[in-house]
Amino acid sequence: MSERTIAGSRPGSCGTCPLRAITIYGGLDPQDGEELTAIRREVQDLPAKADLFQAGQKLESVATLFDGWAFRYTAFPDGSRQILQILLPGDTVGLSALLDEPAQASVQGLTDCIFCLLDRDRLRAYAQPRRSLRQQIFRTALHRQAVNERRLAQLGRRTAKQRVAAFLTELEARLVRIDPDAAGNFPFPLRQMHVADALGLTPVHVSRVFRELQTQAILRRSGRRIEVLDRPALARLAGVPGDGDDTSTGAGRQQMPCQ
Amino acid sequence: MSERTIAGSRPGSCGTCPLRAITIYGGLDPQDGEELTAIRREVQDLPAKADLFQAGQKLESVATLFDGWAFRYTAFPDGSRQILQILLPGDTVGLSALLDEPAQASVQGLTDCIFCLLDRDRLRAYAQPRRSLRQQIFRTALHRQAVNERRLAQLGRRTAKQRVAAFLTELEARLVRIDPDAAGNFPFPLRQMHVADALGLTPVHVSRVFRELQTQAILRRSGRRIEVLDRPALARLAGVPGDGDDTSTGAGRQQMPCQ
DNA sequence: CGTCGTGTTGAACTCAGTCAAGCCAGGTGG
DNA sequence: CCACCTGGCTTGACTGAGTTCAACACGACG
Repeated sequence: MSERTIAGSRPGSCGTCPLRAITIYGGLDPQDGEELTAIRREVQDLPAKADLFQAGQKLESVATLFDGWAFRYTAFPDGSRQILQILLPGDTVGLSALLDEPAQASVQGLTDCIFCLLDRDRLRAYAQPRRSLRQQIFRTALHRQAVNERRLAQLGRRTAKQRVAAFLTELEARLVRIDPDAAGNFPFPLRQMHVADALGLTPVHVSRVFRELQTQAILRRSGRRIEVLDRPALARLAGVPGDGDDTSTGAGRQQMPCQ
Repeated sequence: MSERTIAGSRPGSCGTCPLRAITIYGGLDPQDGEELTAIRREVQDLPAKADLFQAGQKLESVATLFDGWAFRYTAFPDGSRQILQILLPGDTVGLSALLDEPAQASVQGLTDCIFCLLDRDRLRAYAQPRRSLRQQIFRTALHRQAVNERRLAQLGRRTAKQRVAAFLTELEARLVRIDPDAAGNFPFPLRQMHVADALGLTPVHVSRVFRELQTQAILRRSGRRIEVLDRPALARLAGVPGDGDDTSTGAGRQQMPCQ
């Protein structure tokens, strides 16, 4: 789709993959990277609104998003759902496969997207003797925990407007890491329904909040993009005085993949 | 204090520690367990309301709660805080030390409690060649992620009453794993303020919710204990038709330490 | 040209927050 | 032994942020 980050291209060799640096495989040498290609089971196209897998499903592979946007979510019996994570190119899902545990949450395409599926067993064997890869995987898990816990605090303690501001701020920061040109003006393929499901709000109220942010000239939406007009105001709302990445964790300055 | 699970006793050798089976060190052989004792830097008493460490602090050790209750939290500039996790005996905190990353959140005693501190560097070296221990640590990280994400959904989508019910249900399930006698009637050293900070509510409203749960004869509080009177009603509120552990993850039936 | 998905707007309503007062138990000190 | 204080719990009255329901607008797409 038009929202593809690297429109048109399809995954080739992992060794020369332009995204590899920001994935969990970023620490490997290029020649090691070549071996990854052999571990790859499949390159899978996933249309928007389709599920890659569902919560509880047994996973055969670990998936890395190559192109497009997706999200992880849990569905409730009553039909509502909670979006847990927006997936951007380079993000990996299904690490629980490495422990032979079923998927904790479902994954769905937000746009049409492309996933690289790496065979669970072969990846496990491959990572076993490679300390840096193992560490990177562990690091990713801990980092996700930190992000989740920050979000927990957001949901528990912040108003709708603050949540939206924080959500956009974090998303922009992540996009910029993939493409520096995204700063200040980035694609936003989410429907308001998705924002609502991510932030524990109703679509109706998300609409009102966006309206308010626009009438206050803090941001502008056009097409499926968002433009930041008043960054200081946005950052203040988001609760981070700086420009809105991790003050709390102060995490490593090294590459830190996967949301 | 009186809430101690194993009142009076102090940590001896890790090899014979009665708690070891439910910690991340549970998979080790007894003789391996002996070596753990050598890795232990310190047995630390922590009084109620005191911090073991604070968010952002560099950690020298990985801590396992031996006795008493504690909690992890993040504090906001405006004075409010979000409780992220209730720590029970056997729970481990500070795994980020293994990656030389600073603490993501602060840890505070709820009752007087005792922590076993294991030296970061020696533990890392010890775990390096032991696949089962490494896996157990990774498993713990993923499990915490699952728990956090379930809680995220709770905060986003459930009413105050449902949140309290889910909170108590989960806590009881964890207590029962330590001590089967806790089923139906378990210690509850938390102030309503703590419940409020954990669930994104105000203490005033927590009080009202507890009152309602009691007038509906769903539970009873006396002293610092909670007694479940109407389990089906509680489980229904908590959103899990069964008796309230993990339906969503369907996680491994193996031991699953750390919350 | 109708329909579907999405966003917008208004009005009524409700859950939970805020503020403030009072209560109770436990501890401390005269 | 009583007076007082403190921390936590309770209750009531009021407020407000966000939901619910419903109608309508608008563009894409058959």
